Amino acid sequence: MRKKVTLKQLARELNLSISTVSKSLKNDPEISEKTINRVHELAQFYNYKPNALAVSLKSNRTKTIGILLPEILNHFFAKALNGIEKEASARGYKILTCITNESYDKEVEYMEMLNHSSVDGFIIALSEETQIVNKYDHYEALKREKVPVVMFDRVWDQMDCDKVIVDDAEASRNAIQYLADSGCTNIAVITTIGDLNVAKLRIEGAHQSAEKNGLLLKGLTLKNATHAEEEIYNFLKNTAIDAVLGLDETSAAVTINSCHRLGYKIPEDVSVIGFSDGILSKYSYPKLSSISQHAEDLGAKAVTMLVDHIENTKDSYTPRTEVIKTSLILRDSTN
Amino acid sequence: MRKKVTLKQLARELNLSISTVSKSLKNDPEISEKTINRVHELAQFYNYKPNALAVSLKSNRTKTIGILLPEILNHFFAKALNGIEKEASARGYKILTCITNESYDKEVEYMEMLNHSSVDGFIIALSEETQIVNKYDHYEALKREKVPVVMFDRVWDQMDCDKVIVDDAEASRNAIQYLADSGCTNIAVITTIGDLNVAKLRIEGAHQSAEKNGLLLKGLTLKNATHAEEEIYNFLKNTAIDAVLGLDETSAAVTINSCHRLGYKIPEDVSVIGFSDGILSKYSYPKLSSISQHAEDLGAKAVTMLVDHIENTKDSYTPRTEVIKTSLILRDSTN
DNA sequence: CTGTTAGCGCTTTCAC
DNA sequence: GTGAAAGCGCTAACAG
Repeated sequence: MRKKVTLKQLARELNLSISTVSKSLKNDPEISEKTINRVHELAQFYNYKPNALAVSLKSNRTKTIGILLPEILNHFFAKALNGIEKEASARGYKILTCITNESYDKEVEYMEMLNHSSVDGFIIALSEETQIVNKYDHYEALKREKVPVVMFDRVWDQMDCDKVIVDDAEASRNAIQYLADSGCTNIAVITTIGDLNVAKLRIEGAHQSAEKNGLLLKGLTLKNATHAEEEIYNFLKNTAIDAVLGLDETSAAVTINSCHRLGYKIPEDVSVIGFSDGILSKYSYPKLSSISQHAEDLGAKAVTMLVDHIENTKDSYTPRTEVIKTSLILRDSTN
Repeated sequence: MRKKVTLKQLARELNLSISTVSKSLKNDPEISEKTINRVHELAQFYNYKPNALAVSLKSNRTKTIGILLPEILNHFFAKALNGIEKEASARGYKILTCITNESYDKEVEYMEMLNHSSVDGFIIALSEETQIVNKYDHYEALKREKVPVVMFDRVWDQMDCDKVIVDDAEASRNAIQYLADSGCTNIAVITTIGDLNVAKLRIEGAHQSAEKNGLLLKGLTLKNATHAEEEIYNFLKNTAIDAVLGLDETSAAVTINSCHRLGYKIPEDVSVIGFSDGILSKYSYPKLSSISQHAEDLGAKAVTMLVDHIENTKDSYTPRTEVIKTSLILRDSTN
């Protein structure tokens, strides 16, 4: 089927031993220059490439990292993946990507599969279900095996590993502060991801900031995005508000559309800010002010930390947590 | 670092030979039931899993497929990837994903890398640049090595491999026909992806249908999405039209927003249909009528074909082309 | 029934 | 300078 040149074949053709060929290809000073040249020449001719499998088996390194994502249709994770892929390939690593679909079982299954496929390390964002059932044995197992892990965005606080997170509470505080400064007094917080820790942090931050400004927040928490359209529409219709902070992009996008349907003008009647500067905020009308989580940087950072860990020879490694600063992107509603 | 149980260790502990242990784990009838049980027990105890690398080296199969995508932030490809991942994992395959970022060089580089990493096959959508420079040597190389390949959506017609495509021309014909039937007479076709073959097919279909209805299409082709906002705005402002077919989601989304800015009502003043039923059409206001390419099915289908090919023992294999039928999704602009 | 042997492709130590 | 040999973890043909 697939014929690939091996050291053996080169050796035979050159009347050399396998080991000499191997060394020549690495320009080992032990070998005479003449031989080295002969070997390189033939190798080039046959476009010889060492068999990655064999090298990995020997070296116990695969130059592959396992990625566990809860979702990929979510723009935030797509961007993160983009950042991960770019940085990984720049560092000479391949990525094995698995999507847990927010399922705990899938997360466990994929983790084991990738682990037995000998990835050099993991980059993981927790599935929603894992955060709900609160079971983390599979992570303890990884820890025991000393497999390098970087968790990002949706992390398990008690896990003793590198982490890259976003300053969710701070981002919320800033957003509410901005709304308050603009004169809004009836601010609502809407979310479809209430079960996630990040949402809890965002809510916390929002409340802190509201309190500081003497405001009381309204809130709408949807179990999921399924009936977001009608629920948000009704909420907006029946609640006096002049601003909305959407804790996820769907909430914010649906809020904008509901405002249209209700004839509320944005931002004159209602100001809207949404978490995550995804594609929806870019192409909504009017454009959505949003909180950028710099997902691509976040993904790239995760790779950097992981590769540093993997390639760090000392076996003592102190876990670090990197916080990515969000930024509030205000968009002129007229363009 | 990472300690994993091997056959050797099990063998030693059980006072058996490595091969007996190996056979026992496969329930080889040659081995006595008693031994089989002993082996299984200890294996379970140590949670033994065969080293995938070693198995692959021996079998020349990695149960891994290489995915080459032009982009991942594009919702269509994200959906396709989702479908690919789901089906692959159901079939027991892992995926190595690389993003070419529409670059020819990256495409070549990644393909070589994945090929030397011994993927069992490839699923590929061509990068834009590859279609422009029109160089396909790297595919001929794959063909020569008899590596199974499935191309999807953006395919190279002359490649002798399985393909999964969308009936782009037909989809366009239907869309234009629908607009004509609704009484539109000044239809414009807008695109930011004119260099892609799929766009050419879509344009062709649109013209066919227009001609049939005695209509003359207007057209706006943007080199890229960078200045889409202003270019589309100006086009709509200066051209008398009552309908737009967007050949990509960005065109359609920006068209909708521009209509808002110009005070054109949708669909009363202007009807808009966009290719690809992505997240933008779902959350635009009013919701965008769109042409669904069933990206997830498409991805899943690609995996099915590839795995069938990989696991098909006969070495004669006749390439097939699967056409995914699009559907026109009409969305009520009032909900 | 169980074990020995060879080999997948490569690296690395140790002889010559 | 070059080569023989062992071993990474596994499978499979062949002996006993």
